[in-house]
Amino acid sequence: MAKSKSGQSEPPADPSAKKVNLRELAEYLGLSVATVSLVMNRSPAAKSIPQQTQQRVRVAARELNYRPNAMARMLRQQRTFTIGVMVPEISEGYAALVLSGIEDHLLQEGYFYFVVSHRHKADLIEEFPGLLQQRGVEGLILVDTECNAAISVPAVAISSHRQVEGVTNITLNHTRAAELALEYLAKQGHRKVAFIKGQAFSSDTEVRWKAVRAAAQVLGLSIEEKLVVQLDSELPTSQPGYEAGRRLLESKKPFTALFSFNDISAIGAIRALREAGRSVPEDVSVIGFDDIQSAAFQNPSLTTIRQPLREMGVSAAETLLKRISARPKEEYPRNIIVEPELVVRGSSGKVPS
Amino acid sequence: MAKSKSGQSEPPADPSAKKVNLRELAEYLGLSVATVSLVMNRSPAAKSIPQQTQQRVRVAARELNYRPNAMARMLRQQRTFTIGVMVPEISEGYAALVLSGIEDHLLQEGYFYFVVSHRHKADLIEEFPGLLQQRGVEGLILVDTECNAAISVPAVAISSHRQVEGVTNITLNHTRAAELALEYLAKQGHRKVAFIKGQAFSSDTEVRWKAVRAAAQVLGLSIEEKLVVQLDSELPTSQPGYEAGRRLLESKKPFTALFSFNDISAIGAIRALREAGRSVPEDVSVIGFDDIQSAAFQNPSLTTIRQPLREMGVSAAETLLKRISARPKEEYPRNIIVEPELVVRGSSGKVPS
DNA sequence: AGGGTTTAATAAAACGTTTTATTTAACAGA
DNA sequence: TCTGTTAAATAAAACGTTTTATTAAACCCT
Repeated sequence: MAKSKSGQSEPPADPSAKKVNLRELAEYLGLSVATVSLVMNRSPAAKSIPQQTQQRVRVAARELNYRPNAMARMLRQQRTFTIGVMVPEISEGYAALVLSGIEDHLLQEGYFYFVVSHRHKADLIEEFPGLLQQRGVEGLILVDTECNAAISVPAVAISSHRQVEGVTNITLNHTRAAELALEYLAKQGHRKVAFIKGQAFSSDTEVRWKAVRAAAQVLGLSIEEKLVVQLDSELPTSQPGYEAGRRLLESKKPFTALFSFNDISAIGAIRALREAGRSVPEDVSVIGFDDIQSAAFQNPSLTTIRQPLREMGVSAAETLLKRISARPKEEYPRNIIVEPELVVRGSSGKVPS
Repeated sequence: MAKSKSGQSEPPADPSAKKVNLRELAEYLGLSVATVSLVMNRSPAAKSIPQQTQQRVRVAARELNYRPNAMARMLRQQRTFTIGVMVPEISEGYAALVLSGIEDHLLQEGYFYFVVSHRHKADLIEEFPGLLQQRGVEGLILVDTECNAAISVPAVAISSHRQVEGVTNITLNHTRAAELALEYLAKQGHRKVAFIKGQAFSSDTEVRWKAVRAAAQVLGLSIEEKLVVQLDSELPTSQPGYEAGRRLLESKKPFTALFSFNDISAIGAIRALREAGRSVPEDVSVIGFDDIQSAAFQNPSLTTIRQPLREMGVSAAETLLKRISARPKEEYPRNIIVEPELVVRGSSGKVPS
């Protein structure tokens, strides 16, 4: 009923129209399915088919609104142009940024992707790779997820630190990240620095912490046992950071700076500090990690170690697609290291005198 | 080489093992593929097959690590158990919460989903539904996305306000939302209220604004032309809100409260206010909208009108799956309305005297 | 006129399932 | 002994493509 507004290129695309398949299209044209298929795919084998016939085929295809059946062609070609992405949680600054990078590149290259979020449940982490592979994914991207399941397709892991045959690791230079943070704090005169470590399940936690200790040692900064707490709840909000901040304060040990595992927990910790009457950055300087989108808009805006999360996502997708279309035994990169960046904002400053 | 640690249930799942198909499994068993298929699917037609044979089949399947080919069975059954989800942007509080609700329900029911984000590009918005349908999705969920493309599968739209044949709308009760916000502000004594309207592309913008005007009228609150600005950039951050806040201040018109289109812009606006020396909530009360995860952890924590975003996602998925497995011409809900909730936090209070 | 190449198109196999209709043998009832 | 039923399994079609090998005609060259 409704008249097409554009009126030119678009066929009506009547949703009630019965789906037409290759056989019907071929019958309509008085040609064989083979011929029509060759033309539609612009196959090199179609070079002997005269332009006139090719036109005729394409016109008819448009006319009948022919859409090739994806399942049939996937089955035949043994290609799905689909990849699987595992993340701990979608509703979170970190994964969202990585995902947006992944998506950008994949869609551009004609791939679609399934996302699954496991919320740190061990059974899901082990089960998802199998389910995804059964669904025919041609590759897997694991975001902040250590997993032991058997993987028989190319895989790329973001922020994983185990060397696993068949998976490319994309990791941050944590040594540099720790140096950036601690050198900055030291330069501002801070000597009593508190730390919030990541949750045990987060794959960056241990590596990052080692790097921090090493950097502290180089700078002659001693790390007080009592000034180190660890995130423990798995809520994807600032709540765990808030709780960690409270625990830090309970120790009564004085500190003038806090380096937190990620931005989201830093934000929670700042709230705890404020509630205890310490202002940021006047009494305590706070540094987060990641540089999620909201970091710049916190009050005070958050000083942080930036991970190039979007770029890591893009790089993961690129590497994966390259591996998928490589020859079976071809070499592939085992490790890709990206560099952090210190972003100084309002939550940090000179040590109070 | 590596010995299996668990050593009991898990088969080795050797990734180098050649994939075995139904024919090979059947050959190995000395049975026909038909029999094996019936057993594997626990088809009712298998009731005449003796338990002993069934056991034999299942044991062999495990032994050879048989995994049915998803494409083949999708092709044969004409079912993909896949749905498509369109969002404006993944890296944003709003969509992330909705997605997590959608995912929860879909995975639970054995469906996977493709996500695509269109970033408000008109061509992508019109093109994606076709691409997704070509990929065989059995249904579509549109999140905050108005789209005219032809859709021939069941669809559910979240926060869309056009009545389109074939799509179920899940919308917030905006009338109630506006009342909640304005009644609260009025009760706190605010008479000079500023507003930040949503971007033109956001499907809630107009409906919400109408509701606000109606509520204001009922309360005898006049809306000053100069105290209404509109978000205009499409950045998925607080930047547009910040800019809107600045424009509001440029007008020099005094106001004691600000009702912003969403939390993310409210956060930006608060920054603009603070930069101009107005403190929140002492000088200006600010109310956001949505109640994204970070709202509670802002400084000050954000008073807001809560949309049950996760629940809306779950409801969308539920409704969609129900429609997918309904009989072709069966009735389906045209509209599902959800209720907002006022969440009072630190960014609002009594009018300054 | 006969042999080779090019052009235009097709037949048929293959991808890996599910499912309907059919076969074969065993068995019960008269 | 014959008929009809049940049990156990299978053959074969179907899903909708892609692709290889083949055919048939037309053309060119000597």
